[in-house]
Amino acid sequence: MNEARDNLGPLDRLAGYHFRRTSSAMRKDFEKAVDGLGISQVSFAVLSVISANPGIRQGEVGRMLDIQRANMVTMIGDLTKSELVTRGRDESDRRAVTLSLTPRGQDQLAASLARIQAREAKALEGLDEKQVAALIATLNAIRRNCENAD
Amino acid sequence: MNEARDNLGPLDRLAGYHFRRTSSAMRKDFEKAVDGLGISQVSFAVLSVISANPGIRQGEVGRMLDIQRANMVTMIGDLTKSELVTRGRDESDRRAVTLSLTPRGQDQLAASLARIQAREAKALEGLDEKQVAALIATLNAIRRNCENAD
DNA sequence: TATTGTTATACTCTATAACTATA
DNA sequence: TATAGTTATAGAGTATAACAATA
Repeated sequence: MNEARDNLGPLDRLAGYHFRRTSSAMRKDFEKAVDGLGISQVSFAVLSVISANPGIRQGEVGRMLDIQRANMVTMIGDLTKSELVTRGRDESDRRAVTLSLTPRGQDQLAASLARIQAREAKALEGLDEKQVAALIATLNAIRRNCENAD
Repeated sequence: MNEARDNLGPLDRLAGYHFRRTSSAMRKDFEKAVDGLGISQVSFAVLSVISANPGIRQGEVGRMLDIQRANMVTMIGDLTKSELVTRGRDESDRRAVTLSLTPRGQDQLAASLARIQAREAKALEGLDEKQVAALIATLNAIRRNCENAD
């Protein structure tokens, strides 16, 4: 009944390949989850970080999420136009832009979070809470290894 | 000594976020590994699949790797120009294009594979062979869950 | 001088629709 | 009518360089 598995060659033993495929599948899942809300994985991440750190500097958000300064500008511009985020000036360093969520931004974050969590529950079916935590810890360890390599 | 960890908000408990970051870090690692060889994660994957299945149809490669037909054309066109891949016609179905590696394609695959494996070993430091196999199995299970969701 | 944000731009990856030739 | 490949094109996402304001 089981079809013979595709022969991918050496690729099949490379973790990087499987990460790329799984990450892509989860991104498509994400897009289905938030369909119609006009939000992407990255803009959701930005909303989440601002929500947890009201008044955070724009550049700091970029550093936390590995988003280039130049790309932060467009992103925040869009989120401001959509009235999800408000910009301010840091009075102690007038170069810096500070960011906060609007009430609408908070609603948007909560609504999309609920949908995303529901989808993730299905994607992670078969793993208990402890295994998910362990998986995330492994992912973070691998990422650190990559980022610290020459 | 440890700095307080960044507060990402609810994002930090979403596996999809960590997959995106880890996958991106491994892609950057991949690019460093094959720097100068003119190969990408996807073109490497294509070479690997063709290597394991000489004479495979172009569309079949796309199905195995989730690459759109339209994008396969450009990809195979480039690999053919670089003399890594040769195209043939399937005589039993003259619509179909069959693919094989040139000797140079085989060399390219072997050379990049060695570099990629060396990098992966560092990225996966701390995990033994069994744990890596278990990780890959988990990634495949998650991907199947995503792909089978409505 | 160095840093924050900005503008402009380019490049890669991926997605879609319309076309052709074969089945 | 359906399938394999093709062409053209558009949209994300990301990367780089040059610049203005402020430190």
